[in-house]
Amino acid sequence: MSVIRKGKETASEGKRKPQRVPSAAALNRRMRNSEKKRATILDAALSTFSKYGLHGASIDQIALQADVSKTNLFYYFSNKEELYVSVLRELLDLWLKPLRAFTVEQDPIEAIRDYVRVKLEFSRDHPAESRLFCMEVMQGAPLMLTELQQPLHDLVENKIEVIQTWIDQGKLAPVEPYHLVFSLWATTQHYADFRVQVEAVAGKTLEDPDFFQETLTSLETIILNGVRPR
Amino acid sequence: MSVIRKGKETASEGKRKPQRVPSAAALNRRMRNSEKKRATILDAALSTFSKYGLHGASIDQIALQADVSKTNLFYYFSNKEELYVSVLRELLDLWLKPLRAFTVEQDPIEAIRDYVRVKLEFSRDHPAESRLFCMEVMQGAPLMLTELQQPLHDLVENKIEVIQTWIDQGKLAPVEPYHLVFSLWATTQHYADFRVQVEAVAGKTLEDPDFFQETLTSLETIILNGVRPR
DNA sequence: GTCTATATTTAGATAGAC
DNA sequence: GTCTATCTAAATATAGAC
Repeated sequence: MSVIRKGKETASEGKRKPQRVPSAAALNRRMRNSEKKRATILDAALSTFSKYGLHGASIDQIALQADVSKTNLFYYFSNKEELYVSVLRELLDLWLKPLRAFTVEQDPIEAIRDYVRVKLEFSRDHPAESRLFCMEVMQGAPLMLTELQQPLHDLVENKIEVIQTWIDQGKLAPVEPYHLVFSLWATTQHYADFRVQVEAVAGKTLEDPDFFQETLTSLETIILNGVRPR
Repeated sequence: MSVIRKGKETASEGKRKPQRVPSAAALNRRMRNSEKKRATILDAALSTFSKYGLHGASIDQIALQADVSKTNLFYYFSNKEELYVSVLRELLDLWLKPLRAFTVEQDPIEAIRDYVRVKLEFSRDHPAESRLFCMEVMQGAPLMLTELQQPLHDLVENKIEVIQTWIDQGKLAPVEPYHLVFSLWATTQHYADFRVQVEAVAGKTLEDPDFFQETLTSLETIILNGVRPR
């Protein structure tokens, strides 16, 4: 493990031994440029990996899209897998963020409303992230499992308690909290992950503001009220 | 297009010119053996593609798992893509089947209950199919779009009408039918496609009968009644 | 239908100059 | 940090004997 982690930061560590001492400003500038390039590559990688998968995407493609040479790309990321894992790592934080918002103090109905909206916005604004995450998890998360399992489990454990408290307080109907969380994840991600299917069936995507609103309202209705007539 | 389709059946067509006329029984036997082998290969392909994706899976792996030589595999399927598409084609039918059951005559509450159960059973019994389907759709269904779009659109169009009729009859709360269909798909598939995540969070999978029942009950509750307390 | 041997292509990765 | 040239391995696919 330490070997892998060592390799991962080689590029940035290489900058620590300049032949002569540059000004702080120059260092910052260089840093900024370097970071910018890394970010550009990561961006291209995300987009390409999400379209073709880890094996379907080639370094050539990614380098082309990031407008760097393949050799240059390997200067920043020492191999394909490191690049891929770097992309995933950034993803995980972003993906988990909305769930962190759940706290006992909130009104559960409002909390769920907010969550659905934020997740739908994520599906609309970050479809590549959503799909890559889905692909990785679906294949057993071989390169993310260790990083996924612990934080995910802890976070969800905590939110499950929050939901259970709401139920005990009579503010939410009695359902197994796990499955509420799964349903929220599943329904909101569906519009990003199955975008082509949604488009084939409904003829619209979340980028259409009317469709976005309609989706939001529908999901709220289904999850909060159900489809059984009252 | 015709070129592609022509190539696709080359293998089976090759069997039509035996040097001397064999008995009908012998033909049947040969057919059965041949079909059996095809099926074995398709099975191995499904399992491998669903784990590693189209590009991540190698013909070597598939041949090994099907217990045939690589060259022999190419006798039955002229190239990798043909094999992949053959797997997908079988999938699509299976995947769409449960939705066909929806008819106006049914009680909608029962119809939805049945659908959720059948789809959950599918997620439990055919996780590889579920995941491969998901992967293909997620990547834009490049090799299935033409075959997917039309039948899917037609089928859903029809079922949307059924749902709308139920709503008009007051048997179902007013929701946009599309989104009900999407929610049913999303929630039930989630347990197959995100199996590792479900396991990381809940510590169980659908193979556990208690968990299966709990999932079924929870999804029914959420979709039929919602989580807002009454 | 099945096998051995091999051709071909692609893509990940490195060496070494600048 | 970036480039040109090159190495290497893997994987798809085919030729041709049996």
